[in-house]
Amino acid sequence: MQPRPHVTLEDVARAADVSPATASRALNGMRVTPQLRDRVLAAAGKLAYTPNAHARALAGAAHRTVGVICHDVTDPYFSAIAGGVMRVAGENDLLVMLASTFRDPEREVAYVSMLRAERAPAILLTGSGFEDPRWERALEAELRPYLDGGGRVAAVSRHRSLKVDSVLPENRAGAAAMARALLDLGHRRFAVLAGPPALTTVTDRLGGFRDELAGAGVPLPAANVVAAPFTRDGGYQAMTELLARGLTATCVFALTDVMAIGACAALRDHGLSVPDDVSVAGFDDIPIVRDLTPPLTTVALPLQQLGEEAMRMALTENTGRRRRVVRLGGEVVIRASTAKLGG
Amino acid sequence: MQPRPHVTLEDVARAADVSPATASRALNGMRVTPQLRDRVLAAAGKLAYTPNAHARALAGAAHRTVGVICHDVTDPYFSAIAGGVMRVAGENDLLVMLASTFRDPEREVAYVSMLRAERAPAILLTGSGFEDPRWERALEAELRPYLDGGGRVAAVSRHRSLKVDSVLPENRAGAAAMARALLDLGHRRFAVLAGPPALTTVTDRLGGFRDELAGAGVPLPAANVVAAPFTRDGGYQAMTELLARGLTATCVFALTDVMAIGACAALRDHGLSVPDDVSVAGFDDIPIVRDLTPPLTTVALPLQQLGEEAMRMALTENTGRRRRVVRLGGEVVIRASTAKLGG
DNA sequence: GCGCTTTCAGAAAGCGCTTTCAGGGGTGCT
DNA sequence: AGCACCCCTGAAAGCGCTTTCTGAAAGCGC
Repeated sequence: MQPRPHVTLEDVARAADVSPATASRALNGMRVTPQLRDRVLAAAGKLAYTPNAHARALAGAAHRTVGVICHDVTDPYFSAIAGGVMRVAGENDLLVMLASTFRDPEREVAYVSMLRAERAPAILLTGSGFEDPRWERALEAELRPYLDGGGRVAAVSRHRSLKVDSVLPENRAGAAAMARALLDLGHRRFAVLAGPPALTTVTDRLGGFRDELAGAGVPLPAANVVAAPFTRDGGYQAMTELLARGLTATCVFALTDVMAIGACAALRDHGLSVPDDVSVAGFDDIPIVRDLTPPLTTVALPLQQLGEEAMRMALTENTGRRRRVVRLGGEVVIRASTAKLGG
Repeated sequence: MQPRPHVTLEDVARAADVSPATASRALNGMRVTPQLRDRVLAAAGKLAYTPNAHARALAGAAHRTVGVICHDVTDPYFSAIAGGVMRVAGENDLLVMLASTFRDPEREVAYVSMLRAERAPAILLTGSGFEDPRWERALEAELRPYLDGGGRVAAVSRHRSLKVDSVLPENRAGAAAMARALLDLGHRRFAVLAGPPALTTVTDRLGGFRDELAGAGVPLPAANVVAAPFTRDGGYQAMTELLARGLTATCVFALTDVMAIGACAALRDHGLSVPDDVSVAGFDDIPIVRDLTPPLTTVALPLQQLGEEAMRMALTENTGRRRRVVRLGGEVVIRASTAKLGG
């Protein structure tokens, strides 16, 4: 891409009648006679010079752009986390580039590889890993040398199999707490809108919910658990399927808020009222759910904080021999989408 | 960042007992004796070699990562557009990195500068420009040499002052159409939740709305137009302010859906019903508004398509002498947040 | 079998920058 | 005035890769 050749440091140096070394020093704020510095700066300005980041990086200068990889920028869950990352990155004078894999593991590896190739100072992985262990291994293979090379990696809510510093939402405890809260409201017949199987996010949340129910002697029939993608439409479909089977539950627990939104839409389309006919609860507490009608009962995760912590982790060196893990969130927030039963 | 030195092409070459040139060719799929190629590939695999992207770029290889810059990844408006960009980028085997300026013009320039420094093949700018012409000029100064160097730039819904290929939403026409639709519903007393003044998005939408009203002989008192940030909380505040002044309007037009969501929340918090007490309309048709209760009346923009078109533009060379402009969207979608008046 | 073209590996020249290393000219001291 | 020292500039090396260019070996026709 150089139809017109790029302006180089040498051009600037020549224009300012100094050596490239001096030009470099002037541009980088090192000690240089003010007069020369001014000449260099003026020349650089006039020529609209931008240093070639590649040359600079190759010559050993540090990069100040960290990469964040998520599954779907379009999902408020991820964008909220990304927002947190960017906040603390900004405080530390770092730029952030966000990549979205759209749940394509190949693309995820490609992004990590790219970030690694660019010697980004840090890579943040958000969202659960992929089912196929092959990909997790490919990722691991890409990450390992990156870490060895001094790269920083932190994960948010990522499959445990990845042995990196992580900030993990309290999935299991949160789901258990939700089960308890729902039980307290008087519900006894539940359905669950689950996500792709084999994601730890799913197994943890579902497991926590089911175990707590079991502890209270309340069964969760397999027929009442339906899997679907972690999207609004996934929730809609799953709910529709449940409805088609003849819904027996009084309360539906969606493993993510986004799915819960889809579920509410499906319920509405079937002429059912939330929470009068069916109670709906979600998980994540993405910002929008407060503004729904009815506002959604959910397990709150401090999403922005998740991102902030991850960025902070990546910023501070892990001096210990073990990976660091921070656990956050998990409080149940009862809103109007869940009704008291048999009150 | 190289505590342990990186594996270089030379290491691979040595391990495979060939010259670096041959190793490079083998890795890049050029004609090499199969036997040698296998040896190189094996060595590269064993050493977990990743080519240094900087060295590669410096040596002339093309980059395959385009950058898109938006104001706020957290805003569904932008993430939907970004989604579209990524879709067509993916089809063309490009990776995309998304940057969020959080409406800080300095950061925007920094990102452009970075992308330019990295010789990204394309830069996409989304969202209106900044009020201060100083920044627009700084941006222009950064963009000009980038374009001269063969870089591709396309903008989405960007301030016209930037002379680059653009895809523009039909802001004025859409707002006018909305005015007509609202008039048709019988409303005569309006309030507008506007955004930061001097954004063309604001002047166009507000202008289109006001002009259409004026054409019908309906006034829009200055007191009924309140400016606030283009955010949910901005909408909430603006609506609250309107309420505090004693709302006389029967219909509130928010210049973006996100603001409309905030406005609905404020109305609800004040014990008012949408649309029974006040009708609310938005602009953009972000995906979530369909799932609100009531679903929001709005001016539909094919957000994803905006991103797709922009990416396509950036991908095809502009052979003409003038910048290309594509205009999209602007259809009014009446949903349940607006009521018929005096029916 | 000789001289021709063709194929493919290796040597080497950069890409644009940072950074050591030397050297030159002041300055302050004796 | 002479010496030591410091500061600043320029020359040059080199970051890791791609890509000519060169040369050797192999394949072909006569």
